[in-house]
Amino acid sequence: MLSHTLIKNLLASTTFGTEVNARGWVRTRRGNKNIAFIALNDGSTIHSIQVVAEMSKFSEDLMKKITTGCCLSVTGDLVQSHGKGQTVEIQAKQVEILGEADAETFPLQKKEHTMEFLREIAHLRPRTNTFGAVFRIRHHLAFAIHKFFNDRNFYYLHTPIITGSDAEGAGEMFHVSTLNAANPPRNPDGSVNFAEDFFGKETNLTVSGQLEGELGALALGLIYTFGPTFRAENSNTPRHLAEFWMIEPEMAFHDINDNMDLAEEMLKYLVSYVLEHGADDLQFLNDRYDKELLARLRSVTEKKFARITYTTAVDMLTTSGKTFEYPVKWGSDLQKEHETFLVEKHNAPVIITDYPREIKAFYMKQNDDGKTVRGMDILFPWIGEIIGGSQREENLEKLQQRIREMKLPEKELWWYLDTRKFGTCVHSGFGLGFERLALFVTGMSNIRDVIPFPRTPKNAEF
RNA sequence: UCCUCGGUAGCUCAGCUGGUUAGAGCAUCUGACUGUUAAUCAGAGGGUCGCUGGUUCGAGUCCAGCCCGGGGAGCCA
Repeated sequence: MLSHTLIKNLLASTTFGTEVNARGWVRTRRGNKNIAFIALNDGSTIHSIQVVAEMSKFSEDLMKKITTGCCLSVTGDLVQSHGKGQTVEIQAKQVEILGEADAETFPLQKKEHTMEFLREIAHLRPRTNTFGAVFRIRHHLAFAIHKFFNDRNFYYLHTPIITGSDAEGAGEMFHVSTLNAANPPRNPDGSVNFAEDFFGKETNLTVSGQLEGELGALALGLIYTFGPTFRAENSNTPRHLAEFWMIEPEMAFHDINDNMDLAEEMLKYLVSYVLEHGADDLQFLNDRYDKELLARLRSVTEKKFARITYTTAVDMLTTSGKTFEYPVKWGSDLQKEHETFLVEKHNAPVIITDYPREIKAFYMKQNDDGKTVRGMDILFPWIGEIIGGSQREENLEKLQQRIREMKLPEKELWWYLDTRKFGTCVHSGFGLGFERLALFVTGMSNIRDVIPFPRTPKNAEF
């Protein structure tokens, strides 16, 4: 049992006249020499509770220390509010300052701050209404992901964070080593001798749990991963992080269509879940930052996602009459401006399938036309690619052929190829960028504002 | 990484074609006000103008390099 009551429960209570204890941080304080009004927030909800303190009941010294940011324990009677703006408040009988916050140096003020400034004080920004809302929503999303998969008989598989494989081909990797960087052991030819490193070989942080996820799916049937992912790309955009979280389901006996069905159902479920369980926080974000947010979220849960092939997409772009900065050509990857056009044209999320094999990863299932593979990308408004996935090539010879064509280290993938050698089957999966989803759901404009402590080029503070 | 915009008080910004002691709003502090809702009103304090170098009688202002941040692009989730 808690010794105090969460503010979200106090605000929902109607048992007036009872003595309660609340603990939290002071958001604002108003008043005069007779009475003080303190907005107290404990993070349990976006809403603060109003504490009313009559100055005569407390020492001058104590009241002086109640400033924005300080931490209080307040005991008093829960009463109906006399004032407008709130229905309940606490008539304080005892106030204890658990932690002072010097008003001259506490950086959060009772005014709006820019996101850029708050990023510089990421240790304190969770105490703002905005970041409180964002991080509560982030929690709801994470919980809903586990619930969605658990309810559908998926098993949560933990894939490694340190990987000895660099064959995933998803960008630059962070090296993991315990060697002395200033003076590493060397081979006769001058190269670093990783045989002397901690794992006896060169290792990196994972860029994807997919390959290991496939191993799980070909045993447990339905699995998903949900863990941190690392990309050492020098990406400086509002949509990229060096450390982010990714969800990667992998399903045996599922083809590309089953894959799309699951992805669409999942996205709609997750958005609906937050609409229901994060309603207060979403309302705040909607009112404060993005008046279209709630409407946009509801529309995603209702609209059927458009499904078109890459070839159709290229046709639509070339016959659109629009001139693009980057020319549209069958065989080239779609650019941001092309994706934006397709999403706006359909006025709904768009799933694009059957990409040219040359622009996609080695593990994607090859179509009979010899030109395309069964990959799928889901494009969302503004966010762009929120999901990337495919049916996997389950045929050993075709897979080996692609590995050789792309000059990948076949030997290092022996364990992956073994799944095609022993009891292979049709299977599919996709990767969902957790922060990209959080970006869409919260309506924030920069991905650094939907993760508590963002890691980006030149920034690993906190 | 490329393009572009920016860095002046705790925060958000103004500061003209270089020219005396660098301004405002909010915040903070002091005072006023018997219930406030971003409370209100009056007053006060607060600055190495991102860093380094250069041009000049004189640089917040012009030039170069660097650092950091925003937006756009690429890479991708």
